[in-house]
Amino acid sequence: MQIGEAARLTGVSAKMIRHYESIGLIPSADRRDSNYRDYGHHDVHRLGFIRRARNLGFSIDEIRDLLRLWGDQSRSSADVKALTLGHVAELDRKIALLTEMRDTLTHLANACDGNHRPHCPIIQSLAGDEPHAHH
Amino acid sequence: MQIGEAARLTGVSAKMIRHYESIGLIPSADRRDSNYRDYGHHDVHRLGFIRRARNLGFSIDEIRDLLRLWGDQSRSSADVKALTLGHVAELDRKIALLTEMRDTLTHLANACDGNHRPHCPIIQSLAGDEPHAHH
DNA sequence: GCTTGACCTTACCATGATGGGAAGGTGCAG
DNA sequence: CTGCACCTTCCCATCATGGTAAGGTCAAGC
Repeated sequence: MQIGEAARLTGVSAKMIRHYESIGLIPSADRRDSNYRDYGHHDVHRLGFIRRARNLGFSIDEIRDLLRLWGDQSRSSADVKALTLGHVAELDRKIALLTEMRDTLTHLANACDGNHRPHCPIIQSLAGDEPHAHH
Repeated sequence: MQIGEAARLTGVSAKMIRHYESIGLIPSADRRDSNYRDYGHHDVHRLGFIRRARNLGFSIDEIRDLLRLWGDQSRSSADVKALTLGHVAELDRKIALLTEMRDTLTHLANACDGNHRPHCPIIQSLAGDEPHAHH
């Protein structure tokens, strides 16, 4: 099948399929006489694997490792699990960062009247006008 | 003061200060005879504002708006609050996405033995081998 | 056979925010 | 005068993805 159909079947854009080939994530596709790339069942399977891994937030380099492990009959599930848990830790780090931002902003927004007047604790905080401790 | 000291005082790298100038986020700095950029109290204050906004995850375009509101004596705090709540909504969206990834991966990792054998539900799931409903 | 339209090809540019490095100018202290 | 720390501009890289342009291929319809 042509690249467009492979894209449709896997949810990976034709653009990205070519890109993955160019960076060596997938092997170079067979070519027809027309020079069109030709994909088979196996390629579609691999692209589906990649799309699912991307949807779970794995980086291209991590997917490279996952593909290698997928094809390695003598792999240890421990290796897959370790890679996965490393990624989970990274996700947790990002979630914590974003959550802290959100909580700070929510707190500031709650303290903001949101009316027609200019006074605003959000702007004050950004400006570095930290509220002074009373004394 | 020179750009390096402004960078040290604000936590914004000299590289980024020049970049912010080039994209018009901050006005062009004054130059000394040496062609070195020259910064004052006001510039440092503005860069601190930008850094704090960046630390809260605001995009450059949002910071552009925040700086405008900061300098606008006739602003409504409602405008600042609306911009902030829009950003909070975006943070919530990202947090939800990452959390869903993490939960899925944690679930799969819990089901993975993590031993020397190849069998692995993580790989199986990526490969599209959905567990069949029993019948 | 010729046209049309859908598909494919490569190549280049853009995103957003940041860092790295090269090649060269400035200025001060020894 | 030399060395060093600082500055300047310019170009390139990241990461994953999309857009566009210029052109080749192929099947269907006339």
